[in-house]
Amino acid sequence: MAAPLPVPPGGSRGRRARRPSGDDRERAILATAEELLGRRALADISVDDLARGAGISRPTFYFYFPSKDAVVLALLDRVVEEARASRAAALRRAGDDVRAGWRGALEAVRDTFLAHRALTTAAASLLPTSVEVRALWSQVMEQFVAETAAAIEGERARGAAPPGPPARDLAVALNWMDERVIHATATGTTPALAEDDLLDVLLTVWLRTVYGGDGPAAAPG
Amino acid sequence: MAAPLPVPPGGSRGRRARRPSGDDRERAILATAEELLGRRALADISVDDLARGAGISRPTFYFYFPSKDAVVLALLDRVVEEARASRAAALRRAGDDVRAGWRGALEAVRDTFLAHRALTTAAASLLPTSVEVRALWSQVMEQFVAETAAAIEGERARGAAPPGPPARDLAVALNWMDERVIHATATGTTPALAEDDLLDVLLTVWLRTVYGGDGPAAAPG
DNA sequence: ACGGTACTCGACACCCTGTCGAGTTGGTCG
DNA sequence: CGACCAACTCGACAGGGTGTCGAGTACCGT
Repeated sequence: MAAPLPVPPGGSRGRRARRPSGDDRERAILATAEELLGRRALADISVDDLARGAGISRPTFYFYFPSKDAVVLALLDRVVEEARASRAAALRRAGDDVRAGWRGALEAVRDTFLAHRALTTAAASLLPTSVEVRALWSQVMEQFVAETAAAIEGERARGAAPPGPPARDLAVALNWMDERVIHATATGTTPALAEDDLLDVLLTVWLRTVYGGDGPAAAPG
Repeated sequence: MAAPLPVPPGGSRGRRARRPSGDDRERAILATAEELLGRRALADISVDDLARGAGISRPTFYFYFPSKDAVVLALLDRVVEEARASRAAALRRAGDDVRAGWRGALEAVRDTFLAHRALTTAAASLLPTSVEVRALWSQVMEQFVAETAAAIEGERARGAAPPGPPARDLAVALNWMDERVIHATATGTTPALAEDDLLDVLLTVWLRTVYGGDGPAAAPG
């Protein structure tokens, strides 16, 4: 018996209980969604499409998910978890080397989201409308920001980084930059960076922001 | 069979011709949209709401705009123009002082978009679905990026800024950062910066990125 | 064999969009 | 003045999507 779902506070999204055959259906819906998202935009996919693809009727779909959005949210949950794990592994690997840690973390996140462009795009399209997606995303960004801020403070404490605006503020700016640039690149929004330049460019901004001073004063007018 | 549409390249979108009374209606629709966006999300506003608000029937609405999105696009057009103008003025005011120019430009853009939060949010919610909104936004960002890149190259040429990644790549990253952080702040998305800190923090990242070196080498691994 | 729970779906009520065609109005011209 | 035409208006319709309800069916443990 798969336990009654160890859903953390914030409540279960999805269906009520677990049953053998039902699990397959749920997976089929998820798989169909992933597959269709590879072809068209979320807005062009109806609940009926999802249901048909999973071999069930539309009303039955609602037994498994409360809405189309909930399916994307479930998918996003998985990808976010993957990103988190892969990023954490990179940080662990880098040990005390903060710069290497940032490089590895950025690489991990970039790879995860580029590998799931379709989902990334769909999730982005839900941000304006879905509180749940927004909450999940906020939570992820919040974690990244907190970790970044802590690292910056560490570098400042050991004298490696100069003082400046609150570490958290810099962390907020840098992490949103990463998010947006990766997103633009993943979806082909112009202007964007070439995929191969992402890491180098973003990392340069991070390092200069954290370690660089403000340079020489402006030239007299 | 779409009508010939005498639309000059990139020109006015909206209805076909000009007539006295019709202009009032068009304005009424725009005004209603702006007003309603102050209360609820775009997705919760129907064409009927817009029509009623403007004192016309739903079919009549379609005489003036091809869709709800087109109304937002028209509104966005105005705000973007305002941002452009105000930004250009700031740059002009700063003359040769590149740093002052960036500060003024950022301030102008920030003020414009914070002053139109509702519209900003609505436009953002259309980005995933509307090609037109995407195109308009891309065009704006492209202009900002091009100008930024040119300025960076100028600073490098006169020896004020150190070399590094292509100026354009840095410009892309920095401008998307501004966009995203301003947006997060305007919509209350967490994590975000306090409105009063926006300018200082973003400008610090810009200056350090453009003028700062990469700091001392990493601690030996 | 029986009762319950998981699951299924046809049918329905709604809401929204976009269009069509039959008007109405107001300015212009013979 | 009247007749015309373009601008404008809207009732009615068709179509497509969502979410729900209630009447089933399948399978479990007892």
